[in-house]
Amino acid sequence: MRVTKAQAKQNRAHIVATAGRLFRERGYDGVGVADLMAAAGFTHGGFYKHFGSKADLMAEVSANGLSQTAAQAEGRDATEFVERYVTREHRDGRGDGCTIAALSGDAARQPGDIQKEFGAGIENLLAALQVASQGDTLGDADGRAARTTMIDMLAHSVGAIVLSRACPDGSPLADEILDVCRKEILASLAHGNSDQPAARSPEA
Amino acid sequence: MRVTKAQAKQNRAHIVATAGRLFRERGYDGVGVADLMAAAGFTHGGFYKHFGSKADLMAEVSANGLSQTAAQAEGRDATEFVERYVTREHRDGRGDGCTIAALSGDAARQPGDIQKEFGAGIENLLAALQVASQGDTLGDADGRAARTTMIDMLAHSVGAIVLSRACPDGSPLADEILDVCRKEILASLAHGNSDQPAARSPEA
DNA sequence: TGTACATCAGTGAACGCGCGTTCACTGATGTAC
DNA sequence: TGTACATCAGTGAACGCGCGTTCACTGATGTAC
Repeated sequence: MRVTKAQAKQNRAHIVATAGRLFRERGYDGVGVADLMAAAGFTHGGFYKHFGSKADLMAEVSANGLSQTAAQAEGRDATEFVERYVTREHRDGRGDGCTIAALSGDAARQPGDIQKEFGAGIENLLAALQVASQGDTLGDADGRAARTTMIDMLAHSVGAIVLSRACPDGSPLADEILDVCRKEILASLAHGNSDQPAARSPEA
Repeated sequence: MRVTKAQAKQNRAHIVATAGRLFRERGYDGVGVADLMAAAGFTHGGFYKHFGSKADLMAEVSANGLSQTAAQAEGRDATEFVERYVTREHRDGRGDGCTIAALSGDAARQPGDIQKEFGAGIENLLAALQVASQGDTLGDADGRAARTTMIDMLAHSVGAIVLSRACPDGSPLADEILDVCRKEILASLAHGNSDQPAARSPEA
């Protein structure tokens, strides 16, 4: 039952994509090797022809999911990002949503290689957002103000999704969190990146 | 080896406290019944003399941890809360830290009873923060503006901790996220709860 | 206040089960001539 | 372009292991008289 090299490569990519969706939905520990291979349409034994271990796959899937989020942010400024990110659709669509929002809690307990992927993925996302939003910060030569704005906006948006998801499905509080935060984040972007526009020196 | 009723009650509370710390550190799935009983100083068999199942314990521990966070917030206004919450000490002390920041990601994938505990726990925390901060919002009869401020501040703070924890231990980015967010959250609290002070009608 | 018995918190072996991983095997693909 | 053989993606049974849970047992506590 050998398969074309091109087909094998495609199958591998399909396994990675399927694992990404399942990990985001159920967490790293919530998906077994047999589960995800079956979801991808294979039997479990073939897994180790593609990956050294489940841990290896977890790192690769994390990197893949994070780069997807960064790619989707390209060309969107911060306001557009928030308008798509802090929504019921994103909250309720874990599998197709942001890897940071879905797996940051898990990543914090994983080995260092996964945390490195998250650190790099967050930096890439910040860079993409900064490029798309640079028109707003022309007065800032080194882009430090823009970076500060993006870090704050991202943490704020991730917090809104994470907090909303922890509430019961369909509860008023879950929706209220999203509505309040989206409005406040957008307001703070429109208002400027800080209420202390002259503050240039980073603390520490 | 029977034990005093008072001793048994105390042992039960000790198991709940130990499980809380371990769950916050390693996640619900990262701690086994045998693990946590051993950590509490018992053998695993006795677990079912106290709890119906691991799922039951998870719900009880969640409620317990959430009410601790709310209790710790009592008497502190939002600014004091943020100054203690968005810190390296909190980020690096998962076991003794906030259950929302440590387990929201896990809670989102757990059965409804745990999400109900989170919803109720978040409401209690918001109420405690609103009471302590009510001096700031005397102009608002029904406290809606204060509630909005607290929801936004909490999501923002949780997001900062969660995002920082996902980065490699000791990485500059992890600290930068915390420093940027703490400064911005405090600034937004000092500035007012929204840059649209006349906006009274909630969207939807 | 004593005595006899029932209760039950805690022990530690054992249970079935699902996990990550390994392995012998298959058979179409890729390669050497 | 054909032919013979090596390669290896995919299969499915099997592995050891740790999980949540159960159980017979212990012996001090709690209770009935």
